[in-house]
Amino acid sequence: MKKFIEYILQFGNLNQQQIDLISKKATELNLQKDDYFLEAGKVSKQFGFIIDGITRVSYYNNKGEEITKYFIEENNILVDLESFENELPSIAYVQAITDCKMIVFSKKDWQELLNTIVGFDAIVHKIISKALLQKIERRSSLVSENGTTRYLAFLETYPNLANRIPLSYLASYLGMTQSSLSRIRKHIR
Amino acid sequence: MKKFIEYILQFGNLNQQQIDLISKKATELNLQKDDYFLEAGKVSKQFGFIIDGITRVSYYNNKGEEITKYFIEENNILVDLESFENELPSIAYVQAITDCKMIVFSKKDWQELLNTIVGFDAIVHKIISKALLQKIERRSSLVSENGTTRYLAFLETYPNLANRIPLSYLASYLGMTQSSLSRIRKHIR
DNA sequence: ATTGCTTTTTGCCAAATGGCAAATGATTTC
DNA sequence: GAAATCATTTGCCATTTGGCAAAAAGCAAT
Repeated sequence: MKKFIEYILQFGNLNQQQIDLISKKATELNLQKDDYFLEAGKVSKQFGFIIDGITRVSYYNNKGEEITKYFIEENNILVDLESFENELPSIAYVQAITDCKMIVFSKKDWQELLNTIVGFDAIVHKIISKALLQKIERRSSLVSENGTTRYLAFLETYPNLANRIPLSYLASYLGMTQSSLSRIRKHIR
Repeated sequence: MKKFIEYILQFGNLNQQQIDLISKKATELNLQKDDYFLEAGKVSKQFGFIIDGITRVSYYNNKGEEITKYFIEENNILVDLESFENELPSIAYVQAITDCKMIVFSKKDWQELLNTIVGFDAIVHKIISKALLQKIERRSSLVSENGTTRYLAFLETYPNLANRIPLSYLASYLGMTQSSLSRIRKHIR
């Protein structure tokens, strides 16, 4: 829990009473490897924060291939905004790719915190903006480069992930086949 | 101006007095083709909305190539969030690629509106989230496909842009060379 | 250790894309 | 309208990547 509070406090100040209030609403959630946090078609009911572990967000393209859209690792929020805020069915899967320890808030509790704590909405706005901007950056850097460059960029963005995630997920994230990624890896070392 | 008010009202309700307040703070800005709305290194001072025209956001990659990161067309907000909110120098260029008619707000006026109009922050939050999510989607669809598919996806996303923007911008946006794009176009029709 | 299962690597060849330069086409300027 | 400038297309060839299938490696259960 401390980790989450620390994370929040980067974006604005809260007094002890407010922190306690947030803590009281938080629930710990443990996911095992391969468990789903959210499945396409369902409405996202929880605002999450990853204490420990890695998840991935994926969808199926029109050829039926499963594409990993991004990886979200510890110390990041995990929420399908579109679905959570507007109560729409999600179009993505969110899956743990290692065992994960998380903190989650129900929509009701989250709303209550937003209504109760003065300035919390501003903090949340900053958190969300930053998370979204980060996604754009990470995703963007994958477009205009060849496979090798994309893989190297991945290594920089996620320095300690390369060996913790299966090749197939990584390949689809980088927009190439498993074989290509395997060859690129071989060539690099 | 009406266009902008209509746009805002999609995201929440405002009374006439509030609308007038917003209108009063708005300034019209006209950019000519190739003018810059924002340049890398400078701090974004304006929150903008495009009434008419197309802009592009670009940056230089580590090979010195200019990459178009996205196109932003009429009926969309135009702001470098990172720079505008935190008063940091921008890392991107924002350039008109056709003549543009815009509405802009100074940071000071925008802040004032946020502080004065109850619920405006919630509306702005929605507007920004939606814009960022849209960017992610558009950018994402460019990663995991071959050139032809990416170009076709572009045509769907921006149905009336293909003939209004130079090949070079589009090619860098799609992550391919001009020659490749030219060949793909030829092959499609 | 053996078996069965999954993941990763490799080989082979075809298709797509990049790099470069020349040719063509379009637009502007005088 | 001729010249100059810029944008787009094309040709040629090298490189990268994809598709497919087999081999190898890793892992878990017995």
